[in-house]
Amino acid sequence: MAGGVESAGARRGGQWRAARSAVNRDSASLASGERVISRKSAAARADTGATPEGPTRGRRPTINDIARLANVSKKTVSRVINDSPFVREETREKISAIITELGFAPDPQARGLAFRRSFLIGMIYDNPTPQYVVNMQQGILDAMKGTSFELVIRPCNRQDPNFLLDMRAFVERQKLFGVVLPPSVSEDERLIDVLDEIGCPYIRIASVALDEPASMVVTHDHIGGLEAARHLTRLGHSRIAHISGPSLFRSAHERRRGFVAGLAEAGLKLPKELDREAAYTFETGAENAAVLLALKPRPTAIFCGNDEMAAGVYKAARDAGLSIPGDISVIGFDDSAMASRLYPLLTSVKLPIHDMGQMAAAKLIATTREKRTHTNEKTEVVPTLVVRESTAAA
Amino acid sequence: MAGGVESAGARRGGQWRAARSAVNRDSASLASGERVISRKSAAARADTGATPEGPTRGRRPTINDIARLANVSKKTVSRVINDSPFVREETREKISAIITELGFAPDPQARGLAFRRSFLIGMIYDNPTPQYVVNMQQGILDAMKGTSFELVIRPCNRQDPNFLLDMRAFVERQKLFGVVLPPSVSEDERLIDVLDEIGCPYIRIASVALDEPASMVVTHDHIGGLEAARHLTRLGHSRIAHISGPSLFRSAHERRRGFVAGLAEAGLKLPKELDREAAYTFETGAENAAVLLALKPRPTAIFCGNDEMAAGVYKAARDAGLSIPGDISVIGFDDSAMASRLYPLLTSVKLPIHDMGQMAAAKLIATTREKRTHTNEKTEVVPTLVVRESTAAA
DNA sequence: ACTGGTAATGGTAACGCTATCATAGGCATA
DNA sequence: TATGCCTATGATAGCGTTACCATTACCAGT
Repeated sequence: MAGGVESAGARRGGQWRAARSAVNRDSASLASGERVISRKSAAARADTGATPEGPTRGRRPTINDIARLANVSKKTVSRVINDSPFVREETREKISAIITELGFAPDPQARGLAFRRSFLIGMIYDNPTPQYVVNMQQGILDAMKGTSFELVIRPCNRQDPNFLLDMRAFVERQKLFGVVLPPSVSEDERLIDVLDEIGCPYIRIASVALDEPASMVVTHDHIGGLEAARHLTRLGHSRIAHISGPSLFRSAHERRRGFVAGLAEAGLKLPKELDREAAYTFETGAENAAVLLALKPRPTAIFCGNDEMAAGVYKAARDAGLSIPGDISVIGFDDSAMASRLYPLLTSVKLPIHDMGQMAAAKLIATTREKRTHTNEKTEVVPTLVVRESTAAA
Repeated sequence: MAGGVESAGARRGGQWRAARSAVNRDSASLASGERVISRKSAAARADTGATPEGPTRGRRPTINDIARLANVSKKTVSRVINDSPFVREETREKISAIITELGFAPDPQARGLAFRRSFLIGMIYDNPTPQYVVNMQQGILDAMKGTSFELVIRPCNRQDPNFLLDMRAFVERQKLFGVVLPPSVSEDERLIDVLDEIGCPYIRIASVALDEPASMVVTHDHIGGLEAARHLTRLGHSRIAHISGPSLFRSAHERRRGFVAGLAEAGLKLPKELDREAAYTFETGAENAAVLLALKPRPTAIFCGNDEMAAGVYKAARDAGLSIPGDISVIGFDDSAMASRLYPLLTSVKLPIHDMGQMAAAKLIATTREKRTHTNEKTEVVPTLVVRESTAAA
């Protein structure tokens, strides 16, 4: 099974203040009590046990200590901790003061056990872009700041035959408070079914409203496509190509849809030979760009479904001896770090990834915490075009 | 305080199988029992309560169920879960079979509560490079695969006045099983002191052995610098510059040290005017490169402490009308994604970030799980040079 | 004053696991 | 046979919190 803990717990002497010095008979009698990982264990141990009866001696204070000092039952302390409205203001203040004084914080595990639900928020994702992932993690963490939640991450592979089983085990065992689902896991209805079945709350981040507003952060990728098209048509381009991501990604579809709409505003169409589907990768971007650049007449601009593919276009352009933006304008999507490291700097569509993560986590938390739940409000986000050097007049 | 939970728990009807249908009098009588986040709540609730006495009906099985079915005490089941050697093989197999059959998995919170330690491994980091962070997260997660541990992440800012307090609260409250510390938090002795004081195990990932082998993964960055120097001197360069990271980063110091040693092998020195300290950023890389490229005689090669600064060199070279590698060879460090997107492709020193994370987590877990603790063995890793297009003969 | 309702609080039993200590059996030694 | 020691197992008491169901205090309405 999972374990290996029983034998270990006893082996190391002074780990985690409450640890016993006793020798667990069950433990494998291996290397004796020496401290393996960190130094100064002796010192750490020193202020630990010794006076097991003294109420507030060494150990972290518990709800019982607070209750005793405040002359109330621990249930009342619990009420204060959990913001129950049924506590007299005076009582609440007295208890709060003691909590602050002792630096008490409830044990998340005991709380979770009694609450039948942990204080862990999961982020399940299969997005391969490090910057995207890190930004969103940071957003989620920012929303959790000051709360007692923690973030547990779970990259995954939707192709894996065990995907659903793994996710179910993860969410169910940890009794996750909720999960944040960025694209493209957010689009996986099988996963949603699993989460619904076990009753775990979730927020889906996606480019279209796949669910009720309460559980969505909608990113309106199509507006990014629209803006890209407008920018290019305003620059006088009329023969404009698109390299999209895989069509089974909603984002790819939405970006393309907005782009087509933007062209239509200028009376333009996206002819078949200028409309190519790739895989959101550098290599496929380069390959498809090579084809486009060999066309006669050549397109004068290319809008790419992401920056990776735009970098591929740069390569193809170099290989074809074409200059950006002189011969060909390029727009990416994501505004990744790369966009401002490539030469020339890449014009790109930017999504506020950090904020998306923050909003998602905030919704998850708000569902439960706020007096007046804002939860049914729509949460939407709009991409913006960041113009740099890779686009110029036709 | 932290909370806001008491009022919420009762509000949503069928969340998390075990949830009661009762109305908690303490709960704020807000929006009644409607399901806010996920759909199908009614269905989920259906198979929940109903038969509260039936032993294995709807609820997840507990250790008691296993014990009853196996006709042993729950302590013995616990022994099996935790790989205690003091269980007869026959008994173990009987219990394991039932565990497998029922798909039982121990509740991490209950386990943690009793064990006085959670099954969460923390990663505390202040590394700003998304790719680094994500790779290391993945490595840690890979090491945890198949265990019952989960990863909790914690980006931080060492300049923040609350840094140490926050970290202490985090580690102490969550009773973390252990933490992984990549550079540069791994170099922070104040943090180490805090961790030692509360007795939380840790693994430090750093370019030099800052601690006993048991708690280190050493990356030997200096060898990367050495290889870079050798590569350039072999190509016939003799006027070679270095742009290093901030000297208070051990990595920056080590990379430079190895580089100097490599030059020395060829009888070369790093003269003061070719030895520049920057901040690991694109901008400072560009600025310092501009200065170097204006020198007469100009250096014919530049080794940068990371890829970001190398990208800055690219910019400076373009601005100065110099070609890479024709006029100037460039080497980076990190082998980031950017290295193979820049033009020309950047020669760079690569560290196996993923493996470093994996090794660190494995050490943390092994300390406790393995029969024979490998923990005192040194864990070391060596960077390799990835030669691409940005370096050529002098 | 009596009733009834709501606000505020408390007692006790969970929650699901491990620690601790006790005990039963087996086997070698005296 | 008695003794001791080791192996395998169990009984019970926590771990620190919240759920559940009282119970008390208070106040308005009759």
